[in-house]
Amino acid sequence: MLTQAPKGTKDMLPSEAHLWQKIEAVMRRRAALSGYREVRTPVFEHTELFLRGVGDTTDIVQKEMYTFKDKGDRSITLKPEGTAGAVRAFVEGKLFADALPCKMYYLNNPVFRYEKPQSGRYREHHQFGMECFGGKSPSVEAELISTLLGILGELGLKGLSVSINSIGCPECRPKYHAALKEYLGGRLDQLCETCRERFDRNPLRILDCKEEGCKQLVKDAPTILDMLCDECHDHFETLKSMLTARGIPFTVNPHIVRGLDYYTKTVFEIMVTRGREGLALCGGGRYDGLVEQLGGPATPAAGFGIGTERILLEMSNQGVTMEAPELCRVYVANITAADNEKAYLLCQQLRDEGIRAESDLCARSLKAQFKYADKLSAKYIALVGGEELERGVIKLRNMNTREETEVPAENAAAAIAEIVNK
RNA sequence: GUGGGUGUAGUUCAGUGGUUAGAGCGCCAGAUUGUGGCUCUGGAAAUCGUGGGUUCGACUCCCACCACCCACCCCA
Repeated sequence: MLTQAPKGTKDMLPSEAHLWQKIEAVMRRRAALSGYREVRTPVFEHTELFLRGVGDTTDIVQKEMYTFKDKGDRSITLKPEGTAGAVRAFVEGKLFADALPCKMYYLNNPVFRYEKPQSGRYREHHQFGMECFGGKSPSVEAELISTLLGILGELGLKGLSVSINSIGCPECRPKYHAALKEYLGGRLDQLCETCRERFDRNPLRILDCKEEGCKQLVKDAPTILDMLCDECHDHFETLKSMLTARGIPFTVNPHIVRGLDYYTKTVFEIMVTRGREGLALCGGGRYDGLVEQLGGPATPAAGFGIGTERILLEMSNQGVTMEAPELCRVYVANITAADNEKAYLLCQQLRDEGIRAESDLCARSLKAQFKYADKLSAKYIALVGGEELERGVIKLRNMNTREETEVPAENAAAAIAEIVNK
């Protein structure tokens, strides 16, 4: 118990730190190149934010949130997604009063959902996301998608597919709801149990159902793309031609609806081929009503979230490898135990020269120090002590070539630095 | 939430109703006196997931719980 991380959580151990750091570096760089700046919001928010933002008919809100009362009797929820917090910060920080659009990204924010864990699914996972406030043109979505593809491409991922859809706006969606319900209304008995519940609360989600019967039924259902209002229709058409113009292949999938209620117009997913359904790496879309709904001025906006664990999983599945950084350039060995402190001093001087250096912390024999240095893949060993030190020199051994040279003990760090930095 | 699989040293896995539970890899230490990667030798390390039960006896059979993995659901 004590030595076990809670169900659905995972440690990032030092051996994999460089993978996360690399991914983060790429995300940071490409987001910055696209004009996005970082935002950090709290790990928890008032529960109300998600009830109103994410939507109280969604699975996330209904059964997956980590909600608790704090000592002041406030209802608090660990954030189950990234957008609501970013919107809240946008409104609270009155960023709408500055020049728009306002572009921000969040980097590996932990998000929490109480789900049964499995491959690529955790109770705590980390998301990178980008949010753009104040841009109403579909060029916002196009920019988000192309930036994201740039990141994933730079990380070496292949075989990604972009699916897009439009789910309309408060103008046209109710009409579609009505049409869909009319179509399904006579065939309720052919729907699965969950979909019969969805029929009243959130009929759009029936489109997304994986049950064979529902899939069959939905195949011939009216599609929202045929019923979009002029504005939504134009928006979607423009987005498609923008993506095409930018050389981004995509498929239109009228069945993607997303599990969050705040989306309007564009929704999109980036999938990776996995099994028969594929695995969603990323989900996003436009949410023109959310800022206002959360107490800000009416502000068009769009964004996405992508799970870092899934990126890592997919990188591993695709055999993308990343070189681990050097652990130790120079191991400073002490010849006898009495030389240990001198070895440490040289080690510290090398570190001050910007060289990754280690010295013995385990009171090991010289031979054991060599073995350990070998395990660290140290490029060089500097030998401190013995007759060399009496002669005023320090021996430096190249671990690959086995060549040994000597440098004066005086200012040894600088001399060694010169050699090992070549 | 539903269904399936698995749970033995750090790790990958053997084992089987019967006395002191094994191996490979890893780790530590030696192989003549200050030098690594190969080899050899030795060593440390397992309440056999936890708790019950059946039995003269259980790691081995039964039950429950827990955890991990997988599928569904949902999603990142």
